[in-house]
Amino acid sequence: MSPRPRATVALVAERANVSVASVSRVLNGQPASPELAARVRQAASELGYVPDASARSLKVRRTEQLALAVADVGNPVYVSMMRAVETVVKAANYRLLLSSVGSDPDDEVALLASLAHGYADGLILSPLRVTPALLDGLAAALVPVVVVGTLPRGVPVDNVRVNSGRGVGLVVRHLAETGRRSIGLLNGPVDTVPGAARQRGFERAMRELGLPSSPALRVAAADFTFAAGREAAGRLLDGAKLDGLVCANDLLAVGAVNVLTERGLAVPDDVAVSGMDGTELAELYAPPLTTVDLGATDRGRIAAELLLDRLRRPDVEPRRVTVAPRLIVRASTAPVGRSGSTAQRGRNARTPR
Amino acid sequence: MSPRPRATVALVAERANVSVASVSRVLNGQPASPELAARVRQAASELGYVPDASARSLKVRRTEQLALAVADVGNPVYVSMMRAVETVVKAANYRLLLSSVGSDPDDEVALLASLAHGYADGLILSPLRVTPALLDGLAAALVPVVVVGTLPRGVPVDNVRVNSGRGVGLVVRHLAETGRRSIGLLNGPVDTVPGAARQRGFERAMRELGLPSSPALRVAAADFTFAAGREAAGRLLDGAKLDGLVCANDLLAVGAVNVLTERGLAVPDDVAVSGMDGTELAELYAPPLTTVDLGATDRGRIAAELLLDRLRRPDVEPRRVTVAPRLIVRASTAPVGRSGSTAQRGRNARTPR
DNA sequence: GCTTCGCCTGTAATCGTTTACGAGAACGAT
DNA sequence: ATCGTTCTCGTAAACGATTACAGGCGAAGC
Repeated sequence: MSPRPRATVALVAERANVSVASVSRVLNGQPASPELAARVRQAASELGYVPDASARSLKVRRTEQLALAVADVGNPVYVSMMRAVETVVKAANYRLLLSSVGSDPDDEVALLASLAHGYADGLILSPLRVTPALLDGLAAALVPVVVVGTLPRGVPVDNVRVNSGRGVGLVVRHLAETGRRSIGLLNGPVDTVPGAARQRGFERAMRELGLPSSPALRVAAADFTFAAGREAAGRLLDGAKLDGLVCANDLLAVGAVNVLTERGLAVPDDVAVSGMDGTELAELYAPPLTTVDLGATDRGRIAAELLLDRLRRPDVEPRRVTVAPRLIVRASTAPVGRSGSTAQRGRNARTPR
Repeated sequence: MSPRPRATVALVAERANVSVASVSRVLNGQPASPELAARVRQAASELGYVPDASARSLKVRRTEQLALAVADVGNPVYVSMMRAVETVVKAANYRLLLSSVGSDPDDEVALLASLAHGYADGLILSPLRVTPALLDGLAAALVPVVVVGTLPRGVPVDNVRVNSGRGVGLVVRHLAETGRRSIGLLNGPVDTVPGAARQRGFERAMRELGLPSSPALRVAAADFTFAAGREAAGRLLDGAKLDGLVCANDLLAVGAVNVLTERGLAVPDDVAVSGMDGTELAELYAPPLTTVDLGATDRGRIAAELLLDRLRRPDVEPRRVTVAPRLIVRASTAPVGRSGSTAQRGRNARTPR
């Protein structure tokens, strides 16, 4: 009850009649005689001793903290990633620092530089745009960094990625196979890494399937949000007629469905719409959205594991892990004619692998 | 380019031909002669000196870190709160530690205890359940804690809350005024603070409006998630017939709409459904959901501000801030008969105040 | 019985800052 | 010229832990 002074090793040592060294050793599991160890533990618990994190960090040059920087905390796909990272990090007895960087790459560079303060032992970074400045920052970082997202080949940084272009390909093929001929792309900003990849994936798939692809069928939203999706979908529909629409993420897809409905077009009967990311939003939407699971949870988990492993073994070669995209078919792309327009059909249908 | 040793005050001091004290003073804005200050800054920037966070924390007994514990990172309402907290915290030059505690109150108690390590200067906590152990933990906490959510009166802890019972009242009244007679409640677990409050708010509103309220019209989901919402909505519909459904949060509401649609009941024509929390999900959904904005963003912001203020002025009286719930009317509760069933109606309609 | 080895344990240095204290310089007032 | 004030700056002591090093002691080996 008394507002006793915060216990320190010195106090514990005094009470247990041992040296501070012994206290530290016992509490860190170094060998000691059972009798002394017992005295130390007794004294420590009586005083409610808890080692001070700052002092410990200063001495051992390790904070037991990892930082995670995400571009948009609001996007559900980052939420999944975050949760996965948090789970792994916590299990390893590290703390997690969350830093939301804006869409400005300078934020990320600043963050990398700030790591020089030594407040974290490592960083997980998921940059939307990869600029030269960012690459410089990565090269100069004073702690290990794991990048979630695709990096240029040869950058010596641990990295976990997903081939989202291939993911787009899966969707395009699916739409073509279910009878859609005039397929559009509602992309995010094409100067982002995922935007560019999805664009390429789309064009390649259309080419391979021999489908006509005019620029009028491709539009880029200002960012990967619902509002931007609505705006861009509006533009797209003003300029083109289509029966299939591939969206670069689930939020954009929801925006598109929204606009389509407003304009009296039914999903999927008039237009099939697919999302991407495999967020819960796609699952609970009405109609449930076909999407591509890009393994956000896996990527988060793997990123955290890579980072923790690098802390243990700083000298292993940089690793690049790629997770596979997986098509999840739901009602929003049900073939015309077949009874696919009610919400409950196809809720949990998934393609193998 | 050279892997020079990490710069320290001592190195800077040496290079600038001054004492370490002067280096520290200059870099912390204490008065110094312009000439000496210039030399120090020059040397510091040449060496790329960045002060070490651990050492500084140890000395000043402050980490410039704040912790945020949320029960469910997946719930969009926590995402809004988190983002608001992050913004305020970052603006104050603090770092944010994210800790996801499970639904187990023991997790929160353990977290409170772990603060004794001194790794954070304060904590924002949003507990679902308030147990005696938690109250003890709060009382014994070694750093300031701000609780988001309602606490028993008299607990001397800064606290920001919302009267969600009143929020439920707003919805019930709205449903009654738009002609619904048989109104049900799809609640979350009633042993949680928000669950209990919403239950009371519902019963009180029904009573005041003179509406019949049978236990068959009230059901509690296992937690505040989509899946639990589906399950509980199914149970509710098996046992009762209703034309209005108040849900305790937006995820539950989405689950309910889902089940209703599966059973061939139209929203809002057969059953009006409302959510609660005012998340983006309610706005995005088809049909857009009437909901009650519980000010998650405001609560997050205010909690962070309270915490920062308490760090500056530790001795002010504990404060309790209450934010007002605000009804947001959308298509999911459009009156029968009037053309309210298409997605676009009522998208942004809001009641004043 | 004496050396040698190993085990425990304590003394003290160290991590990189901040800051109390004091010494000296500069300056104005008398 | 002397004294007191103010200002600047350096010396050294913290903060609270970990750990290199060494001392002491018992057991084992000869």
